[in-house]
Amino acid sequence: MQKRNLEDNALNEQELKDMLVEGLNPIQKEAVLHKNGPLLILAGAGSGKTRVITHRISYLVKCCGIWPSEILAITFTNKAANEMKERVEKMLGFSSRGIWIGTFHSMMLRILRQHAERIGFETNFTILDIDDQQRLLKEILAELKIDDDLLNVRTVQNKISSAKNRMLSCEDLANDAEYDNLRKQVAEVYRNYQLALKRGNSMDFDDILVNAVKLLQNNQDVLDAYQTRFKHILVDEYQDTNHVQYLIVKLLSAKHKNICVVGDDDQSIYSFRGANIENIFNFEKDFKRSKVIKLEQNYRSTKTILGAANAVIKQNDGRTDKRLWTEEVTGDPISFYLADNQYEEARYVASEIKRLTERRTDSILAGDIGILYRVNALSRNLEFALREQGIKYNIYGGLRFYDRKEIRDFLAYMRVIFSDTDELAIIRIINVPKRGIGDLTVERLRNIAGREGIPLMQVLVNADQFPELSRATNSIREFVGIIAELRQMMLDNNLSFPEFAREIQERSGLLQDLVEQKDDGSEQALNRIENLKEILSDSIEYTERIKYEIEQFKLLDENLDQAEVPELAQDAQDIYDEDLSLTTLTGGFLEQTALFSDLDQSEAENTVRLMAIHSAKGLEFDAVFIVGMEESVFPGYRSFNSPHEMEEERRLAYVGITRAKRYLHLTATQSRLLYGQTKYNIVSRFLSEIPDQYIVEIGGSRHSNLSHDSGVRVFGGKNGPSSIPDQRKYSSSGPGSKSKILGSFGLRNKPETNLKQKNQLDISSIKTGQSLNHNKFGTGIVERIDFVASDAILTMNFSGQIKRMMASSAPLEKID
DNA sequence: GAGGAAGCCATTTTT
DNA sequence: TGGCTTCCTC
Repeated sequence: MQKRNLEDNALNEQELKDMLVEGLNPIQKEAVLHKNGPLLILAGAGSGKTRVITHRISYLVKCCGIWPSEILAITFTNKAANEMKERVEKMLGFSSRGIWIGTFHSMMLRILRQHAERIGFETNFTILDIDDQQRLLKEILAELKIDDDLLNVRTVQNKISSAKNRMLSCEDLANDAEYDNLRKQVAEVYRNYQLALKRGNSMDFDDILVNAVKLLQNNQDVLDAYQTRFKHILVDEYQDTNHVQYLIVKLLSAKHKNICVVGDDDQSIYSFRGANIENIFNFEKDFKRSKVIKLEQNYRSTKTILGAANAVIKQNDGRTDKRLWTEEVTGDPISFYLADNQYEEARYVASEIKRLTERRTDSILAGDIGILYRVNALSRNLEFALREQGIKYNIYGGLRFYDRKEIRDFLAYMRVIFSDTDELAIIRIINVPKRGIGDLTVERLRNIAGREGIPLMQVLVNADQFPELSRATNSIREFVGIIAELRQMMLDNNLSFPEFAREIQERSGLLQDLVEQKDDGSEQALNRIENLKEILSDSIEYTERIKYEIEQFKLLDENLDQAEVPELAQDAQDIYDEDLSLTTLTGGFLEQTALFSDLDQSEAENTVRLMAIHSAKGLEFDAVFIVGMEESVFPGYRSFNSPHEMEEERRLAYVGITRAKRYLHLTATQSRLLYGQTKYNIVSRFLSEIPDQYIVEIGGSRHSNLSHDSGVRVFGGKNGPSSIPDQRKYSSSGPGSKSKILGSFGLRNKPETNLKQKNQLDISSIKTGQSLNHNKFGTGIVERIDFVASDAILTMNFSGQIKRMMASSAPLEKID
């Protein structure tokens, strides 16, 4: 296959070229055909960037004499990587096999495995999942006797992660923290945490990148090899890369300087986890003699939707200069519905969906509809209403498959069987299902291991030698027996991998335990059993995929002149040589599940999709509903005191709006019950940023008492192709005009809307300098009051410790 | 060691 | 509100 491509190449380059850019606009073509040197593609929403990337890769291979193995393409998610792989494969056929397409993490992991010893790890180092990470941190916090109120697990975890994202070591943090006690403690935890990881020959997710940078920086020969190999590097979603990722790109591209990044600063929505929007702004400075191409034609949305999106994002400062436009029709106006409460909002959405999917002409498939929200907590009412209407839906986000307890437990068993030095996994499952090995015993086990300087498993195996374990020896023996038996099974290599997985579920007792719970009437248990079955099908899929890949490599290998492409041959060899034993498969599967946490669900089904706006990035829907368009929900209250965060919220709004192709529905409520409290928020500022011409309010006079009965007001129904009947035609002065509702809601932005709390803290009476009592932090002084929406953010000083809290919800009381 | 009651605290998420 | 942790009791 490789040879044939070369012949193609020689035969008719021009023809090939034409074929590769067919159907692309001139600017897209330019991006595809760019030859050498750094290239920044500023790709607006819906501008066809994925197409450009895949075509570009094909062009490099087919017309520029670049070997697939000389290309590194990095995407944001595994899903995106798979899609890209598929598309490139379609265009290139076999020859795409050698391309490195994947996320930063998977690509760097691949590199790290090859050279682990260079940075002091064994090749089979393990990767900690978030659970392990938290457990470990918790232990360390307890060991260091750090007060939980001062520094909780989540906070340190974030701080350590963000330090790693910026390539800061614990020493860096410590040096930085001379006068800051809290930071000193974080540095201390960080230090112990790294030591523990090292001891366990393991890394966390961030370490994969950090260690890759260290490897490349400190080993010239390794760096040389990869720099030479990767003649072209492409990075998608560049606006969401962090500093470490930037360093990786910088290092790897330094030799050939063929670095092509694609991104859109307006869609940068991950700064909360370290993404650095400056990376995209600085590209031209960072990569000398770079070329910038702007994809500004949008192929997705109507003029109306795009106009609204542009108007909203325009409110942000410091954007790269670009103007998204479209040749699409004007389309229907965006609708806005203000509901009384969240139930009514949900019912409105459900009935609108029914209408869209059931109308006689131009109906829309449920699968082409998305319901988006700022926070996952908003999905509950929607679910209820959809079920009520018999609309099929799928919820994305929230608890992911691989984060579920039963899946983690199962994988922990697998980990222990695979490597009995995986102590975190041992501790996770030693008493799951319950077999009488409680916290005290676990504590003793660890003490013994520490005292004797032997691995935990060793202690378990020799439990009867330690009198303090006597009460638990039988249970321990049982546990050790299960592991040993399964381990032997793996080494015997008589089962297929899925069969083996099944044995683990059964012999561990996990399945049995759940079956018993189910028999007691637990619905959750039933669900968990389903999930365990689901992971068995994953194991089948995994096995088949590996077999297929090996086939492919064999084929490729036969056609390959080793001297010509040594790296590709090496890749082929690596997999070719694998014995495909149960042990190998187990290791591979574990690695994949550690990294590929979203093997996405059945997407083919025709269902409405519900998700947080973050998860919708990269997707598109014919009709989009964005619910919860209220101040303090969206934008979230946390962004009120930070212009930066507010801009990110706005970008999020922009992402949400631009997901819609034809119909966009925005909804808000007058009163919302969220987190057990009813709030009266005003309508989101993002709504008022959309010019009147693009939007129309449904319902109109909201305040008549009659509006309680039906709840939902839907006009039109099935009589006509347009979803917007005449009554709703927008005019700036009509009863349903947006200026009216926004005006009337401006009035609501008054203290009267405050919901009084139990302790009757009257926001309007608080003054700076006043002392208030907090039920946790004690007496504090109000240093500052920032009024936001119908609430206020108080900056409180509790004897030197500064805290910010919402006046309405913080447990504060006046002092008499 | 296990199970129940009470208390606590709430973005966004991929790897 | 509700999911999760911690504390308390048997």
